[in-house]
Amino acid sequence: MLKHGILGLLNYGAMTGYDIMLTFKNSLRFFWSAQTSQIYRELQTLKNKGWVKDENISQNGKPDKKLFSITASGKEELNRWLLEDDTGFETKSPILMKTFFRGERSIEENVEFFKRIQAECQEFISGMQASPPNITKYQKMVKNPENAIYWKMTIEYGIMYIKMVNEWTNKCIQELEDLKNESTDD
Amino acid sequence: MLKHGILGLLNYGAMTGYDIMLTFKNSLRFFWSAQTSQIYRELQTLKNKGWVKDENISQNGKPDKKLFSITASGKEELNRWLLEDDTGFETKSPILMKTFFRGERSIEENVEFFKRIQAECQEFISGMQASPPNITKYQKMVKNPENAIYWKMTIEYGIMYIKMVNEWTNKCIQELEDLKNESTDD
DNA sequence: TTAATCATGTAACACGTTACATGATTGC
DNA sequence: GCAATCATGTAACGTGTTACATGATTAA
Repeated sequence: MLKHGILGLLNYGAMTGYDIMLTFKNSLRFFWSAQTSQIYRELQTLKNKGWVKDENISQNGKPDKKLFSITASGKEELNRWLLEDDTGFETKSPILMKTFFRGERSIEENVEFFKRIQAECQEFISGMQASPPNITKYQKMVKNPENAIYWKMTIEYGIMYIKMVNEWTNKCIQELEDLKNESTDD
Repeated sequence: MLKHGILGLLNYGAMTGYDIMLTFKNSLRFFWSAQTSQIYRELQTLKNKGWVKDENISQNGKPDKKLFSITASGKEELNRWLLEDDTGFETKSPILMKTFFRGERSIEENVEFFKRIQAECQEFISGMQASPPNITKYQKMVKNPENAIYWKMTIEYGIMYIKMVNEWTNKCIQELEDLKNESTDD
């Protein structure tokens, strides 16, 4: 997936590894993360496959930078990926792994667990309001302004997802509190 | 995460690698997947760490099997993991990666993309109805029947998540169709 | 002068996937 | 006789994380 994420970004315009890292950090952060170590490695792999090419740019005083751009065969690969059957629906959910085995801990501790998730939902929303993925900035950068509709869709998903998780944790906490009351009633 | 998933299962009772694979396939499938190759490797790692031990069981005629069980230090590790701050909230979403870059393809193709996701939502629901994660079976196996409440929570999450994704794809398709109508109006 | 930002990476390890390999028993 | 299930793995590769390493410029 990261390979195609990088191809997709380079398809908007040439970038350095550092630019790519910043884009992941600023705009894709809520659905994908990537360290520079991985990005630089993948850029080498993409170059070996002939999907991207690089150009050394010397800067006054500053060290050189490498500008990467997508090639014709890179565009082909990007489109192959977009057209393949796999929608990417199956995901792994660490949050559910941790929930599944909570029978080992006390009800009180588990209420705390769900409250911590709620706090993270809140953080996510605050982070989104403080620096929303900067769509208008990208819109200017890219020739085709229709791209923005798909960017907005990912944000809409993010919001709906957070609301859902928040609602789910409320239910979970309610169930645990009902259970606690039942046992004290005996 | 897989390490702790395996520890969590062995905490319910001794199992072979094959049993663990079946449990992932039958009951944890909608939030985690694991191949036998990975399971057998992790079991060796867990054994080297002293978190599990194994016992060879000879069977009449059949080849031996290895029964794995959790050790005292394995239980400690399981509890350390359950109590650590990380809730596992951050996930990677391949579905959003594929959505983000769809500006490269036509509106018609992208409507198809979202309809394929809806079909997968439907498959998920059918699969859930055909063979729901068998809670009552586990409940008998385990001493503490309170575990079931957490298993049910993961299923509840699964259902809420699918509903959300389905709703989201409806919105996406609606937006794309509005866009199509606007452009034909010109 | 100190922290942040720009800019590029290597090394080692951890985790996940795909393909291959073997062989017995059980049910149709 | 054939497919499914039980049962165990290896090898190679792909992807992701953590820690380390370097060094210039810019703003407080």
